[in-house]
Amino acid sequence: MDAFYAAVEVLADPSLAGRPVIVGGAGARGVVASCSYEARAFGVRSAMPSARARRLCPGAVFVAGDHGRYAEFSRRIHEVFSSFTPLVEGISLDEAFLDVTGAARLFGDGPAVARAVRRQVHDEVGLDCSVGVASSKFVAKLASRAAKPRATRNGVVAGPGVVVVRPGEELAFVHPLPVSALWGVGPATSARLARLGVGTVRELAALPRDVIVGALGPAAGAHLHDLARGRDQRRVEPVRAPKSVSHEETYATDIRTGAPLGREAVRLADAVAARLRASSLGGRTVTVKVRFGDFRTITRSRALPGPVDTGPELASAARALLAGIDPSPGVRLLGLAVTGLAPSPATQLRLGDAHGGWGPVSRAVDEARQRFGETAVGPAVLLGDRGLALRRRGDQQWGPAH
DNA sequence: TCTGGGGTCCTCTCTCAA
DNA sequence: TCTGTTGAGAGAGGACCC
Repeated sequence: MDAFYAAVEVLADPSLAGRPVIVGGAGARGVVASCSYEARAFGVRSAMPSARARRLCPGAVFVAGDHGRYAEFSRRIHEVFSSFTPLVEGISLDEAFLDVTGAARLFGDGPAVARAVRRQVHDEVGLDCSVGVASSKFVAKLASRAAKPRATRNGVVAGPGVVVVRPGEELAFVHPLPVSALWGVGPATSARLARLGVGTVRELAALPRDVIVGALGPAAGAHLHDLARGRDQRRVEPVRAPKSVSHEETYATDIRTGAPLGREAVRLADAVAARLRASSLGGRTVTVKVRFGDFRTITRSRALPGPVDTGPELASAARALLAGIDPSPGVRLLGLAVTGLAPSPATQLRLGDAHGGWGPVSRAVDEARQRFGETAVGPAVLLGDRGLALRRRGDQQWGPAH
């Protein structure tokens, strides 16, 4: 999708059309999640600190964003995709790979499907998308990028909408591109490759495999060596099981003592656990992440005897891990992640449940929240100045409000 | 200029057991 | 019994993606 979040906001408020729109956190520690092409013409980019974006584009309209609304649009877009092929691999809310090999008889060849998808997304959802057509995922991805509109200093230039790279043309298409265009090549890898004198995909393709592997490690090295030579055997995978569930939050002011940090751990644990139960999952490894005021970031993790999906159990593990961390330098971010996911312990017989345990309590909490709202019930330790106004997914997404 | 949130995957190091 | 090797698993950190 083209500037997805910003485009959804324009759809919700047509008075924003044609204006520089920035979706993200407006606070001092906020960042840009997405922005319209009009904002990009000023140099604004996603992941940029909001303060800098505001300096670059003082006339921009800042919108806080609404994750629920984006998820709903995403569902409708994916419905369109699925009407062409069951082989849809969602990469994010606004991007997906479609394997349309089997759809040729019904809808025509790849380029025909691409045009039809664009038309249908526009007609049924009201949003613009760009499509890349190629014989492999990574070339299709690069082609879709080439199909997008471009923001220049003189304004927005419409993109072709559909870019087709026919079989046999892959190398001619990818070789002139900078290595940073390849998936998995960010600033660190770019810098390492630059030290080898590599700036373009063509130069990368000219390097022997063992040189790339020596510089980047066996996994990334072999993968990039293949991509640079146009080889990408990865299939479109419609179903991918989640590997982790996490929440993290940056605070408007740093936390320097244990007690408030402990309460924040309870808040995060409650939110993560609720999402685990909603997915009928439990997790065995609990990881806390702490980012200090100077941006130094540490993680501490612990494997539990079995998968858990309740707030109190996660909070207890998190607080135990936090006990070993000194918050006095100032904590700007606290995160809680659960990995080692397995089917929910709620679906398994648990010894503790026979005598009560947290499972039945948590399920009762879920039911109460479903009936009376997210803030109807929560951990008592969170009762205080902020009451039970639990900040959950979608409430704070791009930095604190202040 | 001062850096979000939710993810995945990889690498390195350490420990433990065979 | 001592030493070295190997492999698995856990834990920590980093790079990258949208």
